[in-house]
Amino acid sequence: MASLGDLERSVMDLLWDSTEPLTANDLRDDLAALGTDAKELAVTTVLTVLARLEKKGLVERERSSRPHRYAASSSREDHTVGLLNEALGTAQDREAVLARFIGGISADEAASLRAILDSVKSA
Amino acid sequence: MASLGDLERSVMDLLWDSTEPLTANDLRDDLAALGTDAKELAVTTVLTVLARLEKKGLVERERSSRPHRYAASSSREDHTVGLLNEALGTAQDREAVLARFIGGISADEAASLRAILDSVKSA
DNA sequence: CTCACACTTTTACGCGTCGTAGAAATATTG
DNA sequence: CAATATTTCTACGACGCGTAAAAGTGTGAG
Repeated sequence: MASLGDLERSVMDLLWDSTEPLTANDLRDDLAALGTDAKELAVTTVLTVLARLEKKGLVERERSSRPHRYAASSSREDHTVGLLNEALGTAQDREAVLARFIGGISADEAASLRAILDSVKSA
Repeated sequence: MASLGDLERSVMDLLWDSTEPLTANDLRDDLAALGTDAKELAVTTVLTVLARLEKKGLVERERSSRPHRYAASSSREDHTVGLLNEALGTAQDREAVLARFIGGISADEAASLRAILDSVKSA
Protein backbone atom coordinates (compact mmCIF):
# COMPACT_ATOMS: atom_id res chain seq x y z
CA MET A 1 0.00 0.00 0.00
CA ALA A 2 2.85 2.35 0.59
CA SER A 3 5.88 1.77 -1.52
CA LEU A 4 8.65 4.27 -1.05
CA GLY A 5 10.94 5.96 -3.52
CA ASP A 6 14.61 6.33 -2.81
CA LEU A 7 14.42 9.78 -1.31
CA GLU A 8 11.29 8.98 0.62
CA ARG A 9 13.05 5.96 1.99
CA SER A 10 16.09 7.97 3.04
CA VAL A 11 13.92 10.49 4.82
CA MET A 12 12.03 7.76 6.63
CA ASP A 13 15.30 6.19 7.70
CA LEU A 14 16.42 9.46 9.20
CA LEU A 15 13.11 9.95 10.96
CA TRP A 16 13.14 6.40 12.27
CA ASP A 17 16.65 6.83 13.58
CA SER A 18 15.83 10.08 15.33
CA THR A 19 14.36 10.20 18.80
CA GLU A 20 13.00 13.70 18.24
CA PRO A 21 10.92 15.20 15.46
CA LEU A 22 13.02 16.89 12.82
CA THR A 23 12.55 19.94 10.65
CA ALA A 24 12.91 19.98 6.90
CA ASN A 25 16.20 21.81 7.31
CA ASP A 26 17.48 19.19 9.72
CA LEU A 27 16.64 16.55 7.18
CA ARG A 28 18.21 18.42 4.30
CA ASP A 29 21.46 18.64 6.28
CA ASP A 30 21.31 15.03 7.39
CA LEU A 31 20.68 13.90 3.86
CA ALA A 32 23.66 15.87 2.63
CA ALA A 33 25.78 14.32 5.35
CA LEU A 34 24.84 10.83 4.21
CA GLY A 35 27.29 9.16 1.91
CA THR A 36 29.71 11.18 -0.15
CA ASP A 37 26.89 12.82 -2.01
CA ALA A 38 27.92 16.41 -1.42
CA LYS A 39 24.54 16.83 -3.04
CA GLU A 40 22.62 19.50 -1.20
CA LEU A 41 18.92 19.26 -1.90
CA ALA A 42 16.63 22.27 -1.94
CA VAL A 43 14.59 22.45 1.22
CA THR A 44 11.42 22.60 -0.84
CA THR A 45 12.31 19.21 -2.21
CA VAL A 46 12.45 17.83 1.31
CA LEU A 47 9.17 19.53 2.15
CA THR A 48 7.48 18.02 -0.87
CA VAL A 49 8.64 14.58 0.11
CA LEU A 50 7.50 15.12 3.67
CA ALA A 51 4.09 16.22 2.48
CA ARG A 52 3.80 13.07 0.41
CA LEU A 53 4.90 10.89 3.29
CA GLU A 54 2.36 12.62 5.50
CA LYS A 55 -0.37 11.92 2.98
CA LYS A 56 0.70 8.28 2.98
CA GLY A 57 0.30 8.26 6.74
CA LEU A 58 3.94 7.51 7.40
CA VAL A 59 4.88 10.77 9.08
CA GLU A 60 3.14 13.14 11.41
CA ARG A 61 3.68 16.85 11.36
CA GLU A 62 3.67 19.25 14.28
CA ARG A 63 2.09 22.33 12.84
CA SER A 64 2.23 24.13 16.17
CA SER A 65 5.95 24.80 16.32
CA ARG A 66 6.85 27.26 13.68
CA PRO A 67 9.40 25.41 11.70
CA HIS A 68 7.15 22.38 11.43
CA ARG A 69 8.61 19.25 12.90
CA TYR A 70 8.16 15.82 11.42
CA ALA A 71 8.27 12.38 12.99
CA ALA A 72 7.64 8.87 11.75
CA SER A 73 4.13 7.83 12.74
CA SER A 74 5.16 4.26 13.44
CA SER A 75 8.40 2.46 14.15
CA ARG A 76 10.52 1.06 11.41
CA GLU A 77 9.82 -2.43 12.71
CA ASP A 78 6.07 -1.93 12.65
CA HIS A 79 6.33 -0.57 9.17
CA THR A 80 8.30 -3.60 8.06
CA VAL A 81 5.76 -5.88 9.67
CA GLY A 82 3.14 -4.07 7.64
CA LEU A 83 5.12 -4.85 4.52
CA LEU A 84 5.37 -8.48 5.53
CA ASN A 85 1.65 -8.76 6.05
CA GLU A 86 1.01 -6.97 2.81
CA ALA A 87 3.20 -9.49 1.00
CA LEU A 88 1.54 -12.38 2.79
CA GLY A 89 -1.91 -10.98 2.28
CA THR A 90 -1.70 -11.67 -1.41
CA ALA A 91 -1.05 -15.34 -0.73
CA GLN A 92 -3.87 -17.66 0.14
CA ASP A 93 -1.52 -20.41 1.16
CA ARG A 94 0.25 -18.70 4.02
CA GLU A 95 1.62 -21.89 5.50
CA ALA A 96 3.36 -22.95 2.32
CA VAL A 97 4.93 -19.53 2.09
CA LEU A 98 6.06 -19.56 5.70
CA ALA A 99 7.47 -23.03 5.29
CA ARG A 100 9.59 -21.95 2.35
CA PHE A 101 10.59 -18.80 4.11
CA ILE A 102 11.79 -20.65 7.15
CA GLY A 103 13.63 -23.08 4.96
CA GLY A 104 15.74 -20.19 3.79
CA ILE A 105 16.74 -18.57 7.05
CA SER A 106 19.87 -19.25 9.05
CA ALA A 107 20.02 -21.69 11.93
CA ASP A 108 20.58 -18.79 14.29
CA GLU A 109 17.52 -17.07 13.08
CA ALA A 110 15.49 -20.25 13.29
CA ALA A 111 16.58 -20.54 16.89
CA SER A 112 15.49 -17.04 17.77
CA LEU A 113 12.24 -17.58 15.96
CA ARG A 114 11.62 -20.59 18.13
CA ALA A 115 12.46 -18.54 21.19
CA ILE A 116 10.07 -15.83 20.15
CA LEU A 117 7.33 -18.36 19.57
CA ASP A 118 7.87 -19.85 22.99
CA SER A 119 7.74 -16.49 24.69
CA VAL A 120 4.50 -15.63 22.95
CA LYS A 121 2.87 -18.97 23.55
CA SER A 122 1.69 -17.98 27.02
CA ALA A 123 -0.06 -14.85 25.79
CA MET B 1 12.57 -5.54 -7.10
CA ALA B 2 9.49 -6.53 -9.03
CA SER B 3 6.33 -4.77 -8.07
CA LEU B 4 3.29 -5.67 -10.10
CA GLY B 5 0.47 -3.60 -11.48
CA ASP B 6 -3.11 -4.76 -11.26
CA LEU B 7 -3.26 -6.39 -14.65
CA GLU B 8 0.19 -7.89 -14.30
CA ARG B 9 -0.92 -9.33 -11.01
CA SER B 10 -4.06 -10.84 -12.50
CA VAL B 11 -2.07 -12.44 -15.26
CA MET B 12 0.41 -13.90 -12.80
CA ASP B 13 -2.43 -15.27 -10.73
CA LEU B 14 -3.82 -17.06 -13.74
CA LEU B 15 -0.43 -18.43 -14.68
CA TRP B 16 0.24 -19.56 -11.15
CA ASP B 17 -3.11 -21.31 -10.99
CA SER B 18 -2.56 -23.09 -14.26
CA THR B 19 -0.72 -26.36 -14.51
CA GLU B 20 0.04 -25.79 -18.19
CA PRO B 21 1.51 -22.87 -20.06
CA LEU B 22 -1.14 -20.57 -21.49
CA THR B 23 -1.41 -18.50 -24.62
CA ALA B 24 -2.25 -14.83 -24.75
CA ASN B 25 -5.69 -15.74 -26.03
CA ASP B 26 -6.26 -18.15 -23.18
CA LEU B 27 -5.35 -15.40 -20.78
CA ARG B 28 -7.55 -12.81 -22.46
CA ASP B 29 -10.49 -15.17 -22.12
CA ASP B 30 -9.70 -16.11 -18.56
CA LEU B 31 -9.34 -12.47 -17.64
CA ALA B 32 -12.71 -11.71 -19.16
CA ALA B 33 -14.22 -14.59 -17.23
CA LEU B 34 -12.93 -13.18 -13.96
CA GLY B 35 -15.40 -11.14 -11.99
CA THR B 36 -18.32 -9.51 -13.69
CA ASP B 37 -16.04 -7.38 -15.79
CA ALA B 38 -17.49 -8.25 -19.16
CA LYS B 39 -14.46 -6.25 -20.15
CA GLU B 40 -12.70 -7.97 -23.00
CA LEU B 41 -9.13 -6.81 -23.34
CA ALA B 42 -7.34 -6.63 -26.67
CA VAL B 43 -4.96 -9.52 -27.05
CA THR B 44 -2.14 -7.11 -27.76
CA THR B 45 -2.68 -5.71 -24.31
CA VAL B 46 -2.17 -9.14 -22.82
CA LEU B 47 0.90 -9.66 -24.98
CA THR B 48 2.41 -6.38 -23.84
CA VAL B 49 1.89 -7.33 -20.24
CA LEU B 50 3.37 -10.75 -20.85
CA ALA B 51 6.42 -9.22 -22.50
CA ARG B 52 6.91 -6.97 -19.48
CA LEU B 53 6.52 -9.87 -17.09
CA GLU B 54 9.04 -11.81 -19.12
CA LYS B 55 11.50 -8.94 -18.92
CA LYS B 56 10.98 -8.90 -15.16
CA GLY B 57 11.87 -12.57 -15.08
CA LEU B 58 8.49 -13.65 -13.78
CA VAL B 59 7.28 -15.58 -16.79
CA GLU B 60 8.93 -17.80 -19.35
CA ARG B 61 7.84 -17.98 -22.92
CA GLU B 62 7.86 -20.99 -25.19
CA ARG B 63 8.79 -19.52 -28.52
CA SER B 64 8.78 -22.93 -30.19
CA SER B 65 5.06 -23.55 -30.27
CA ARG B 66 3.48 -21.13 -32.61
CA PRO B 67 0.97 -19.45 -30.48
CA HIS B 68 3.61 -18.73 -27.83
CA ARG B 69 2.84 -20.22 -24.49
CA TYR B 70 3.62 -18.55 -21.22
CA ALA B 71 4.23 -19.95 -17.77
CA ALA B 72 5.22 -18.48 -14.43
CA SER B 73 8.92 -18.99 -13.92
CA SER B 74 8.56 -19.66 -10.20
CA SER B 75 5.75 -20.70 -7.93
CA ARG B 76 3.52 -18.17 -6.30
CA GLU B 77 4.89 -19.23 -2.92
CA ASP B 78 8.48 -18.71 -3.98
CA HIS B 79 7.58 -15.35 -5.34
CA THR B 80 5.92 -14.38 -2.10
CA VAL B 81 8.95 -15.56 -0.18
CA GLY B 82 10.99 -13.27 -2.38
CA LEU B 83 8.73 -10.42 -1.39
CA LEU B 84 9.11 -11.31 2.26
CA ASN B 85 12.87 -11.30 2.01
CA GLU B 86 12.79 -8.07 0.10
CA ALA B 87 10.73 -6.47 2.85
CA LEU B 88 13.00 -7.91 5.52
CA GLY B 89 16.12 -6.96 3.63
CA THR B 90 15.48 -3.31 4.26
CA ALA B 91 15.41 -3.94 7.98
CA GLN B 92 18.61 -4.29 9.93
CA ASP B 93 16.82 -5.52 13.00
CA ARG B 94 15.29 -8.67 11.63
CA GLU B 95 14.60 -10.20 15.01
CA ALA B 96 12.60 -7.26 16.26
CA VAL B 97 10.55 -7.39 13.09
CA LEU B 98 9.97 -11.11 13.34
CA ALA B 99 9.00 -10.78 16.97
CA ARG B 100 6.36 -8.20 16.16
CA PHE B 101 5.20 -10.22 13.20
CA ILE B 102 4.72 -13.32 15.26
CA GLY B 103 2.93 -11.30 17.89
CA GLY B 104 0.30 -10.55 15.28
CA ILE B 105 -0.43 -13.98 13.91
CA SER B 106 -3.12 -16.36 15.07
CA ALA B 107 -2.51 -19.13 17.57
CA ASP B 108 -3.15 -21.67 14.86
CA GLU B 109 -0.55 -20.14 12.66
CA ALA B 110 1.92 -19.91 15.53
CA ALA B 111 1.41 -23.64 16.05
CA SER B 112 2.10 -24.50 12.45
CA LEU B 113 5.11 -22.21 12.47
CA ARG B 114 6.44 -24.16 15.39
CA ALA B 115 5.78 -27.39 13.56
CA ILE B 116 7.60 -26.13 10.53
CA LEU B 117 10.55 -25.09 12.63
CA ASP B 118 10.71 -28.47 14.26
CA SER B 119 10.64 -30.28 10.96
CA VAL B 120 13.46 -28.14 9.64
CA LYS B 121 15.56 -28.34 12.76
CA SER B 122 17.21 -31.58 11.70
CA ALA B 123 18.41 -30.19 8.39
C1' DC C 1 3.85 49.06 12.29
C1' DT C 2 6.36 47.63 8.56
C1' DC C 3 9.69 45.22 5.98
C1' DA C 4 12.98 41.78 5.16
C1' DC C 5 13.50 37.17 5.89
C1' DA C 6 12.23 32.44 7.11
C1' DC C 7 9.00 29.15 6.32
C1' DT C 8 5.12 26.87 3.77
C1' DT C 9 2.11 25.96 -0.16
C1' DT C 10 1.39 25.69 -4.97
C1' DT C 11 2.62 24.52 -9.38
C1' DA C 12 5.41 22.20 -12.56
C1' DC C 13 8.56 19.41 -15.27
C1' DG C 14 11.00 15.17 -16.61
C1' DC C 15 11.42 10.37 -16.18
C1' DG C 16 9.82 5.77 -15.39
C1' DT C 17 5.98 2.35 -14.96
C1' DC C 18 1.59 0.51 -16.23
C1' DG C 19 -2.89 -0.14 -18.65
C1' DT C 20 -4.30 0.07 -23.00
C1' DA C 21 -4.28 -0.81 -27.83
C1' DG C 22 -3.63 0.45 -32.94
C1' DA C 23 -0.29 -0.24 -36.75
C1' DA C 24 3.07 -2.71 -38.77
C1' DA C 25 5.57 -6.83 -39.50
C1' DT C 26 5.69 -11.76 -39.80
C1' DA C 27 4.15 -16.45 -39.84
C1' DT C 28 0.56 -20.03 -41.08
C1' DT C 29 -2.58 -22.29 -43.78
C1' DG C 30 -5.97 -23.09 -47.21
C1' DC D 1 -0.20 -16.62 -53.21
C1' DA D 2 -3.84 -14.55 -50.29
C1' DA D 3 -6.40 -14.32 -46.13
C1' DT D 4 -5.97 -14.88 -41.47
C1' DA D 5 -3.60 -15.50 -36.98
C1' DT D 6 0.19 -14.06 -34.28
C1' DT D 7 3.80 -11.22 -32.77
C1' DT D 8 6.40 -6.90 -32.52
C1' DC D 9 6.59 -1.98 -32.59
C1' DT D 10 5.04 2.31 -31.33
C1' DA D 11 2.33 5.28 -28.59
C1' DC D 12 -0.57 7.68 -25.37
C1' DG D 13 -2.56 8.98 -20.96
C1' DA D 14 -2.36 8.55 -16.06
C1' DC D 15 0.23 8.26 -11.99
C1' DG D 16 4.38 8.20 -8.77
C1' DC D 17 8.59 10.28 -7.55
C1' DG D 18 12.73 13.41 -7.58
C1' DT D 19 13.39 17.88 -8.10
C1' DA D 20 12.72 22.69 -7.36
C1' DA D 21 11.12 27.51 -8.69
C1' DA D 22 7.39 30.69 -7.76
C1' DA D 23 4.06 32.39 -4.98
C1' DG D 24 1.96 32.95 -0.52
C1' DT D 25 2.19 33.61 4.58
C1' DG D 26 3.83 34.40 9.11
C1' DT D 27 7.38 36.81 12.19
C1' DG D 28 10.85 39.29 14.42
C1' DA D 29 13.88 43.49 14.19
C1' DG D 30 13.89 47.97 14.07
